[in-house]
Parts: sequence; structure tokens; C-alpha cells
Amino acid sequence: MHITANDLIVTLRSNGLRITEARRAVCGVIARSHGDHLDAATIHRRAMNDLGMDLDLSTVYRTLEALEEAGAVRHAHLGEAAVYHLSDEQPHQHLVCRVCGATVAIPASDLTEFLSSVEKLTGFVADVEHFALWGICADCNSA
Amino acid sequence: MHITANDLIVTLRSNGLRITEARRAVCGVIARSHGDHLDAATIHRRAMNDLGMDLDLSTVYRTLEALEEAGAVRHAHLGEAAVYHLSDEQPHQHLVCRVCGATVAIPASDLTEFLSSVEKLTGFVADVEHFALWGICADCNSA
DNA sequence: TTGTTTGCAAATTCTTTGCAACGCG
DNA sequence: CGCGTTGCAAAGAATTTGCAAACAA
Repeated sequence: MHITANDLIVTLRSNGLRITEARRAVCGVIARSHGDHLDAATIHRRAMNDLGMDLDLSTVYRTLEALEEAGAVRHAHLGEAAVYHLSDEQPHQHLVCRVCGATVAIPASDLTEFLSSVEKLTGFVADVEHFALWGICADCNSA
Repeated sequence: MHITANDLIVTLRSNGLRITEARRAVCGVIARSHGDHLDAATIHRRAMNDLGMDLDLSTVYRTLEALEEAGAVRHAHLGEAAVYHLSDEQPHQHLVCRVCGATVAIPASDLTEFLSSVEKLTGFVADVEHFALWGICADCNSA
């Protein structure tokens, strides 16, 4: 069910890309992060610490780019840094609390009405994933 | 009706800030841009070219920060750079086409249903203005 | 006068790129 | 072996900050 590091490796290979230790490490970190959204620096750190790899941050970026081109991962902007996640996750809209930084996700399926009204109003087909919505969470609002 | 450079100056002054040529220039550019969303570099360029001022980009940033703290302007992220606009504009959601870069705005009043459903689902009070929605515009979609 | 602001230059943060060495296939 | 990949260091883009000099009130 869950995508494994190997699935990602296979995807890369079937896209004509070579398999290296660095790529195995990045795929490993992403695969075991299922559900989480990690930024490049975190992926880099985990590859170094958890997997004992010694790779360059730029290699992480290039691998993520390759994985994204292969369609295996996607990225979104929740704040300053881009975050990456497996593309098999169900589409969702992120909400980030401007006060405490908490993030929650709304399944895109709950937004169909909104999205179709956007399309009706503007002709845009919105990609709800790409940017987060900024807001104030219930906790911070009541505090 | 429209906010003038002077209104902005008054706002700054009533916030205990001093009025300088640099601030007059920034206020002037913003006031006459009514409706537009300008990034710091553009405001800087216009102050230099249109108003003949010679000021530093960092001063523009600091003035915008001051104006934002005073509640006179707000900023949003439509792409790479932050854009600033008068806070008296009606709230709106930006849509940016990921293909051609075209942007359109939806008045927030058209989104009330969406916003209240977001609040019901998550407790978040969303600030629809802050980040744009990424999408593909009608033209690029049909092309 | 005196506490604010400014210009300038340097630092930051995230991301990208050039290039020679390296290693997968 | 040959070309795709890597590490490294440097380039970039947007924004911020330290500091001494300039200036509003």
C-alpha cells in the first residue's frame, strides 16, 4: 500500500536515471516520512543522521527535482521553504497558523464546491496544494 | 475616497514616526498605485524614477514594514516576491496562473461560504489574502 | 539636542549552477 | 569506458541587519 523507497528508486530507474547512494538515501527519507511534508534541509539532515549518508544539500535538491519530474513527489509552499511529499497522497489544502505555526490539512474533496465556483468565476483550475492558506487557528484566536 | 499619500503620512505620524523624504516618496508611490500590488523593488524604482528620490532599497523595506505595522498597507505573496497594497482595498483572493503568470482576484465576499466551511472544518479563520492560489488559467488550459 | 532614520555594506535564507572528479550501467 | 551524478564553492534573489552619519521634531 504505502510507497516504499524501492518504489521511488524504480520510478527513477524507469525514467532512465541512474541509482546512486545519494538517491537511495533521499528516497529512503521520503518514503519513511509518509504523511509528513519535509523541506530540503530536513531531508538532508535525516539522510545524514538517520541513514549515515554524507551527501550535499544541492544533491538533495537535484534528487527532489528528479523525483518531481518523474511524478513521484510534489512540493508545496507552506511558509518560507518548500516542502516535499509523496504524490500518492490525497490532494489537500494546507492551513498554516500565522501565530503559532500549526498546520492542518483539508482534503481537497471537501473543497470541490469552492473549486468549481473559482473555476466558474475566473476560468482558473486551481491547484489547491501548491500554496498554503494563511490564517489564525482556533487556539490562537481564542487566546 | 481614495487614500492619499498624505493619509499615509498622517498615519505614520500618528504612530509616533517621523516624516522623511524617503517615507513621503514610498507613501507617494503606494498611494498612486491604488489597486495595484507592487513589490519592494518596483516601489523603489518608481520612487527613484517618477519622484526623483534617491533612497535605498532597505529603506523601502523598512518603510513598508512601518506602514504595515501602522495598518495602512498589507502584503501578500503571489510568487517569489512579496507585494504590497493599501489595506483599504476589499479583501480578495489572488489566483496566479502557473503557466503564463496571469493573475486575477476574486473578491473575498464571493468566498464566504468557502471560508466558513474552512472554519467549521478546522477552526481556522483564514486570511485569504496572504497567499495566492496557484492554478492554470482558462487560456493556458485550452491551449 | 537627541532619539529616529538613512545609506551602505555585509549577512541571511533558500535554492540554483558551474565544473572537475567520480562512479553507475 | 562514457555519460550521468556528485561535492564544492560560488552565484543568485529577496530580505534583513549593524552601524555610523544625517536629520526631524
